[in-house]
Amino acid sequence: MQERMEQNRQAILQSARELIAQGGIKDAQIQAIAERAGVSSGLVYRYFDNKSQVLIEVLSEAIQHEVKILNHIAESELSSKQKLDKAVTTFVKRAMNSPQLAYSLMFEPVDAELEHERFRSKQLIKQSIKEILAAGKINGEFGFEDLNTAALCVVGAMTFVVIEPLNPSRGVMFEQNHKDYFVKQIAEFCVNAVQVQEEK
Amino acid sequence: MQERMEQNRQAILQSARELIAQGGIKDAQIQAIAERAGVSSGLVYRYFDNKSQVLIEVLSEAIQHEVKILNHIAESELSSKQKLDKAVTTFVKRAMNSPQLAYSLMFEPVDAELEHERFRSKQLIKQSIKEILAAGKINGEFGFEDLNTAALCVVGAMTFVVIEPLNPSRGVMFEQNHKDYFVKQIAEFCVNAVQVQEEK
DNA sequence: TAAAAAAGTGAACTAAAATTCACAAATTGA
DNA sequence: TCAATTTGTGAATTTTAGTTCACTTTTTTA
Repeated sequence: MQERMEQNRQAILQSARELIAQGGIKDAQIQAIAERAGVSSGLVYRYFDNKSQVLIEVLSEAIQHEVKILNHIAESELSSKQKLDKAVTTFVKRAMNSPQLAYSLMFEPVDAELEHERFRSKQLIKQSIKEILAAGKINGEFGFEDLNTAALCVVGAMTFVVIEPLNPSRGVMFEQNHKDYFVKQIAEFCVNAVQVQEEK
Repeated sequence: MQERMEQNRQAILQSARELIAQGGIKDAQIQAIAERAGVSSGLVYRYFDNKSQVLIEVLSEAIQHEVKILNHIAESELSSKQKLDKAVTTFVKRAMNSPQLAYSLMFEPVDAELEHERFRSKQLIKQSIKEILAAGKINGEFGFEDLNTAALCVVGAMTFVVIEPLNPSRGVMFEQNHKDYFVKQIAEFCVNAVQVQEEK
């Protein structure tokens, strides 16, 4: 039955995604994925050539989703400043809901093939930020010099802040209040960084 | 002979460091480390309890070194702006000389014990930046709101920019000229981000 | 409804890498 | 110099996880 097969396929992908969100790619083993999806390990290989293919699909989809959200903001009717603020805020807030997944998406090492795929996806995130910055530069809201570097720094700041507190003592940080404040600070940092600086 | 043993120990550590700089922690296997150091794999275990201990020593030392350099800048007689500029510039330039090592130091996943150690070291980097920022806030040069977040963003930007171009097509980017320009942009980004913003 | 095809299983196979250990070589100290 | 201790070796063992495959179950179809 077509339908059951599609369900299996999705169950495997979702299971993999959940495991990655919990413990990173290192914890997403075929056995574990299969078990959690309620199928045998062998079956995974009926649906995917190998483990990399499973991961590629999970990671690409997850990043694509974030990219869509960012693009939507980039194409909205806000001022460039507001766009950048919203993009950073949205990205960081979402990422903070599963920081481990964010880490895996952005940083966890993977084999060459997957790395290649992921790189493309990551470029899309940068691309989205770049568009916001480029528009802002043209209309005079932003005053940075090099578009590419500025975008890199923004993406760096907004991803690093999420994964850094991942370390030993999880969850120490955040009740919702702090979280909102924190996110606001990050967005402000990024906006300031690229804003036109008035001479004193 | 004490001396020979110390040499062996150092050879093992250096070998590990070099392998990490070339291909990351994933390529620093006990066999490879031992071979490159000119000793047998078994000997590594006479000097270290296990692989983690080797890596802990390599990574901690490497980060400590960077921290010293940053602290030196933080304690110099420059203005806060100049300090931050110099700190970012220095860190990024140095990191760009072995981006793979920088990645391993900052991001490559490791076991819990090593992660714990590394986290402490990373905190020291942030701490160093924090001191620069805190001083600048007090003397009115800087105008960010939350010290911790600002430091996190700076560290995020300056580490991310180094590791990002690590991906598929290495070395595409940088002849020395571009490199200098690039580094300058990053430092400017960070300084702008925390500088007092004049109202328009 | 019975043969053919496809989906599903999980134990066995493989591979890679950390770690151990029985042994050899070198060093020490009496 | 000879026994005891320490340093050094590397093949064998262990561990962990990906992958295969002979077999079972289910579905399709003629």
